[in-house]
Amino acid sequence: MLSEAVQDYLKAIYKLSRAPETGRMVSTTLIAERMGVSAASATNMIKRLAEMNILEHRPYQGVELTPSGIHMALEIVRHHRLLELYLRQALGYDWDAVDAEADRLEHAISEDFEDRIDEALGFPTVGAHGEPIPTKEGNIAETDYARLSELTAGQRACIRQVSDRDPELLRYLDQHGLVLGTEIRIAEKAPFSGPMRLDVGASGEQHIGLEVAEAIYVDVLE
Amino acid sequence: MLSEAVQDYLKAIYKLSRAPETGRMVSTTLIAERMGVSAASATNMIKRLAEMNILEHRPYQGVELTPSGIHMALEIVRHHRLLELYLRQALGYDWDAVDAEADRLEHAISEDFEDRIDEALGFPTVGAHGEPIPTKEGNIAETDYARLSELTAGQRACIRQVSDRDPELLRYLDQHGLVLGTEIRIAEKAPFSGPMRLDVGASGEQHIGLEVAEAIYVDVLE
DNA sequence: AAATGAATTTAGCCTATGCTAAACATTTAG
DNA sequence: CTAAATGTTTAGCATAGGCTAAATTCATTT
Ligand SMILES: [Mn+2]
Ligand SMILES: [Mn+2]
Ligand SMILES: [Mn+2]
Ligand SMILES: [Mn+2]
Repeated sequence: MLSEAVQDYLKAIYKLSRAPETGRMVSTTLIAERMGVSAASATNMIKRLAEMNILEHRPYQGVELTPSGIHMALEIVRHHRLLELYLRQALGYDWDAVDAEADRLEHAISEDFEDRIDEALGFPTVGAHGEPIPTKEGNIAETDYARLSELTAGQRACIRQVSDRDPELLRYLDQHGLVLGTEIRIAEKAPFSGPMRLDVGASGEQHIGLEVAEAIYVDVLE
Repeated sequence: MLSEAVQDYLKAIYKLSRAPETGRMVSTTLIAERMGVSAASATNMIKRLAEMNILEHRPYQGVELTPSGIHMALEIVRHHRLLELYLRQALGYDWDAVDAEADRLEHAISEDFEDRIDEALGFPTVGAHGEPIPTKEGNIAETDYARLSELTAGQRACIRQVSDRDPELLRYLDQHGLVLGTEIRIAEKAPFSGPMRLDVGASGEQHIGLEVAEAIYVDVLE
C-alpha cells in the first residue's frame, strides 16, 4: 500500500500535469510549492517515486508520471471525488468544506467503501465541483471547457466546473449564484484584465474579478 | 494533533485498562501483544506517551492513563463506535466488517463529520456491537453485563453486547441467531468448561463453546 | 540466599519524511 | 559569451515509529 504522503504527492503531480498552464513535465518547484514542502524534500520524494516506477525523473528538467503512475493517481482522485460528493449529498456538507475532509478520508477508505458510496450516489460521473470522476477501471472523461475569463461581452455560457482549491472562493461563488449549471451572459468585460459584468439569471447582475473568472469553467452556449 | 500510532496505542491501552481480566495497571507485554509490535517498541511508545502526559509509567510495573489520557481515549472510541454504526446503518456493512473500516476512518474524520453522523444516526448511545458510545463531553455509560459463560442451566438472558475483535466469531454468532436483543435460555451447561446448549428463540437450539460464550454479554432476566 | 526464568528496558540500528545550507546546473541578462 | 539569477540536487541532520539483541529487574523456586 502506498503511504499517505506518496498518495498526496501522486495526486498533486497528476493534477499539475493536467493543468493547462503546465507542460507535460512538472517541475520540482511546482510540486514543492503545491505540497507545502521545501524543494529539497520534493526532490527526495521524487527520487523515491521514480524508484517505485510511479514517474520518470529527468534531473533538472522535471517529472512525468508513468502509465502505471497515472492509473494509481486516478484511483486516489476517484476516492477524493466520490467522497466529496458523498459528503455533500449524504451528509449535507457545504460546497467549500468537502475538499479538506475528503483529503484525509481518501487515504482511509477501502475499495468496499468506495463501491458502497458509488452505489449510494447512483454511480455519478461528475463530482461536487463539476470534475469528472474517474471510473474504477481508471478512465477519466476528457473535458473541454472554456475559462469564463476567456469569453467576451455578449457571449452566453453554462457553468460546468469550478476550482476546488480555495474554500473562500467557493463561498464567494455560492453567494453570488455562480454554481454548477447556472447560465450566465457576459454583459461587459473591462479591458486590461479588468473585471467582468455578468447577468446571472435569478441572482441578477454580478461583477467579478479576473481571478474569479479564471476559476470558473464553462460551456459556451450556441 | 495526536498521530495515528499514538491514537491507536491510546485506544488499545484504554480498552485493556477496562477489561475485567486486567488490573488497573496495564503491562507492556499486553500492550505490545494487542498492538502487534515488539515489547521494545511498546516501551518506546509508552515513554513518549508518558512524556505527553497521556499516561503514567511505573517502570517494570505497567502504565495507567491520566484523566486527560482517558478523555482523549474516549474521543477516539466515540469516533470508532459512531463510525461502526454509521457503516452498518447507512452503508449496509455487515456486522463483522465494520471494525476494520472504522479502525482506519476513526483517525481521518473531523469533529464536524462526527457531529453529522451522530445526527444522521439519531444520537445513538449504543454501538454496532452493543458497546456504549461515549458522549462528546467524554462520559461513558457504565455497563454491568454478565458473560453468557457465567450463567447456569435454566437461566434466561438477553444479549446486550458482543466482542468486536474477531470478525469470524461475529459471523458465527450472526449465523446462529446470536445477535443483539436476542433472548436465550440456557438449556444445559456441560461441566469442566464444556459447551452450552441454548434455546435461541426463532433460531432453535444451539450448542456453543466456552470461548464463544465468553464473548457474549447479557442481561440476566428476572 | 542464591539461582533461574520471565518481563521489561536499553542500545543500536533501520526506513519514511521532513528541514537547512551548500553545491551544482540551467536560464537569462548584460 | 560570460556572469548573475534562478532552479535543482546533494549533504547532513532531525523526528516518528518500527526492529533485534543484550542488559536489567522482578518474581519464583530451590
Ligand atoms: Mn477536491
Ligand atoms: Mn490527501
Ligand atoms: Mn470496533
Ligand atoms: Mn485505528
